[in-house]
Amino acid sequence: MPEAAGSDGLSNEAPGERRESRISLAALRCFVAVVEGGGLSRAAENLGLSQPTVSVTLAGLERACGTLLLHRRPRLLLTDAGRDMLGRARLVLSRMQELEGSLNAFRGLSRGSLAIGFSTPFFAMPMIAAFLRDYPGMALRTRLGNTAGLLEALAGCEIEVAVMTLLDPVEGMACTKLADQRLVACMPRCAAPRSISLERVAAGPLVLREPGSMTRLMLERALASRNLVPQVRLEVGSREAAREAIAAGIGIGVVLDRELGEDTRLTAVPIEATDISGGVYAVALPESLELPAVGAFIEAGRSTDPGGVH
Amino acid sequence: MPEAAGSDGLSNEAPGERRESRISLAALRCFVAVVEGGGLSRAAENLGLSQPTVSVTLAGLERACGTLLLHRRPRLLLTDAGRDMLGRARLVLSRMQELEGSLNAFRGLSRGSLAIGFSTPFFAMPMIAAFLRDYPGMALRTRLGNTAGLLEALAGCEIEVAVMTLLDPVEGMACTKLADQRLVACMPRCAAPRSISLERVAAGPLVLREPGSMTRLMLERALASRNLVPQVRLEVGSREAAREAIAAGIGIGVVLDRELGEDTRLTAVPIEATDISGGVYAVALPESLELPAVGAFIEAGRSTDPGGVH
DNA sequence: GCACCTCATAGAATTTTTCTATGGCAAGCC
DNA sequence: GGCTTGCCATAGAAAAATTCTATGAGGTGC
Repeated sequence: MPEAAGSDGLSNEAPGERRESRISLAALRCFVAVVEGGGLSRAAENLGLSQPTVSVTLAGLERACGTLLLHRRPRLLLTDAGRDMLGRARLVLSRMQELEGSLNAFRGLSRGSLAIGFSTPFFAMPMIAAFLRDYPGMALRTRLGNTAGLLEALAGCEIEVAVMTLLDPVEGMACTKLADQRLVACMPRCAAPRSISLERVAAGPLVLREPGSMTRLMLERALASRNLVPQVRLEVGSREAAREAIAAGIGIGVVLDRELGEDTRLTAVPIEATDISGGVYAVALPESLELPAVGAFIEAGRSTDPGGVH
Repeated sequence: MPEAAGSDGLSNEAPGERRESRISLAALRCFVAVVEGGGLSRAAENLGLSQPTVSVTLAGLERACGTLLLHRRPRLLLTDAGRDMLGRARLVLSRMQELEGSLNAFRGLSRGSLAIGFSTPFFAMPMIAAFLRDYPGMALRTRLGNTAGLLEALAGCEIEVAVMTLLDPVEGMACTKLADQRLVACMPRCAAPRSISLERVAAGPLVLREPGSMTRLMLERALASRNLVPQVRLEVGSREAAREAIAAGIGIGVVLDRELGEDTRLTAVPIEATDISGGVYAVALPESLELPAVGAFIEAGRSTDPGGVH
């Protein structure tokens, strides 16, 4: 509101005292430059400023300090307070420089750490390798989990970015699609056809992951859109168990490509005429994209596609 | 994002790169306050600012840093860079606080030093004593000299303030009159009348200081205005020599009151009908008045009048 | 005396800071 | 469930600071 005429009775400003004005870093830089340059004009040139700017800034500093800092008269000459100030100003500025240097290290990813989660080790690991190769100074912490767990960890800032399979981008999260990912049947190599129909897959017998998994969710959606009911023979709790079950001939597996890994006993069989596909996404809180490490990691994923179906 | 197709080829700014903006102390204070207060609103209150100000300042800091510093989402949570930043920001601010503290010490005259010159020890010494009593933390350097030498020392910043006799304020110097000062005759106490005419003084025989002294200058002016010629018997080079000569009965001395000192053998005799008088002045470079110590010293002189004619 | 160098001042344009008012979002409470 | 409450972000405007160019003042050196 505009200044009222009367004093409010609360302000405790002494009339003779100037309004306290804070000392700025620019003023300190100015002061040091003047002393080191041996003149205001010299300092202005070194600072990339005009001479009047230096003059005004220095005058403001002396006003803020409440004392003269250097005599201009015969030669530039530090006052008592100015001499003390010079050392202290240099200390402040050097600390500031350290701060900015450290910041540049973070920005340039020559230091720092990053907490990553993933549900897709076969996709995430080459990404991590590429990132670590490019930024040897970074320390990574990783965490394996399913989609729901990773999203929760992201929301709680336990991890800063996650690589996971999604059908669609998640509302409220920054999702960067790194690769397409489709459902494929997984069968023993010896008994694998070149392709397989969705009906045949549904007929099973199927070896499937637990109901919460993204893979199973995708399969169920695909089957439901054609009113098919999956014939599940074995439900397993991990990728490894599923792999062994399929290799043992217990049934047909349904996995996302890029999740299969390298197993000489198994092969991926495309499922005919299915458009149910998701993607591998890098997911992060939108604000976390401002973290250079997160941006760099996602970029590493975009340029490190480990390939599609084997 | 609306990816522009063409780049203009002239601007050398990378599109993703923001304009570099310097980190301000206010932003650091803001950041630290937010972390310590555990929230932006709390920090705003502690800093005496509005909450949006803190929000904007913090956002600006993160922009300048090129990285997120703290997550707001579930709870306030420092990022990696933020944690590093916090420590360094505290270092900068603590150095800054030391600087301001030292400055306050100078301003409050609890430390510092002052170089003083004087030509009038009998006036200056009580002043110095009063100043040192009021400000025990100050270190003084003193220097005795005549008016011309002191003015030169002032111009060369060898001393910051001088106490001297002047007929009139000196052009280009800040002159504060501390006391009036008149010419008096100085005679042996036993032979002293209550007053003496200027003609009688001129008739001498006189014991005078060297031609360069302010005392002699004043006397010569006073005599010249009445076409009198001084009868000089003895010319001496110091106050002490003059005093002894007068006490020995060699002649009449002419001194400025307040320069006589305490000498039981001598007494000051007012000269009738002379208006030639000068003053004891505190003299300093105008800019030096900005030095708190100089101001305080002059103030000490204004309130420490050691008294007039004995 | 006269050019020259250095610093100070003035006025204007730009940028920064800071405010009030308001919206969005999540948590806690009938 | 709907409600209030607390916390942070955004918008627009006002105030302050920064910085510039142009110019003046005060010395120094030839």
